[in-house]
Amino acid sequence: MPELPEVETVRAGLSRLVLNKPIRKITTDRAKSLQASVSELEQFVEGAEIVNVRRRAKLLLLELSSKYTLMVHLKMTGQLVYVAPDFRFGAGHPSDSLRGELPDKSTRVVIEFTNNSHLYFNDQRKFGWMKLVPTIEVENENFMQKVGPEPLEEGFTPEIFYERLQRRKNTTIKAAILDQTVLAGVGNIYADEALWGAKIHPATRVKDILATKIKDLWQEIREVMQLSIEKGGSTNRNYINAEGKKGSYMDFARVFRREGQPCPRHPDALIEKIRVAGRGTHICPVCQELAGD
DNA sequence: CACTTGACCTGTCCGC
DNA sequence: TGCGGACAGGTCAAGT
Repeated sequence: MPELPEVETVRAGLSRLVLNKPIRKITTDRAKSLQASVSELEQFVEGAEIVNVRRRAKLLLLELSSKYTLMVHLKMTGQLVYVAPDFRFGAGHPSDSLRGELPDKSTRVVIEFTNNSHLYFNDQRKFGWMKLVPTIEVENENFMQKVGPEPLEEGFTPEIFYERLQRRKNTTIKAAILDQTVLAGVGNIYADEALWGAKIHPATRVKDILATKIKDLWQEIREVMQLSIEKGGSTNRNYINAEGKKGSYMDFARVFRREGQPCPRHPDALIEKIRVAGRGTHICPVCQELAGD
């Protein structure tokens, strides 16, 4: 599911729902989905409480009172859903909520709290993972060492963006902004949305883009991320937040999954779907002409 | 080092 | 209705 706005929405939800609740039990049926030994789980998770929920890039960090942290990566189809003790599945079948009962066949990890509520880690494709790390070691993790700046943070200037892009100057701009070591949190949806906003063809080589256009892209990435957070993220297929609810950014998307529909800028032009950086890519062929073509 | 491709998985959709 | 193939929000480890 998750790009920065979706992970941020889950983080905000969990911060309201799971803090300071003693954990009775954590279970999994799949070692890859929960990377920790049974004795570590018994010692450092069971009996502890989640005291803080952080996000870095697309990673969630559940900080425990035991000074350990559960790191969570949702990858493509991961979900973290909290279910209160008195929750009635299917009541009213609201269209913005999860339909199925939990746990279900894609449940990988269950955290049970002493008040009989549960946090479910569901992941259809099994790419996602949770792992237990001493909180003091979190910053030493390989990913944390390599990941680039947060796009919505104060210090992330157009100059820093330009400079970090130089490490990928011979590849396409889409591949470059998907690279988490360049900047954190951009995935396939917001890459396409921001490149359309900045009127840059996704297959343009980084070295062929003027600094003024890079600044436009910097601005678009920030705006599209901010808007999506306000809309609770994008539910393209599976994404739901910590309460089991969908996000509505897809209602505001300009190009993503809109192939065949008119470009919002040029109603005569139709959005096309092409392949760039090995990913399905959506463009307006009129406002995103390939430079030097 | 930088770049590209395949692998990790399950489910769905589309064409024959 | 069934079957094969392509594709899906993301990273990694390999290959060149």
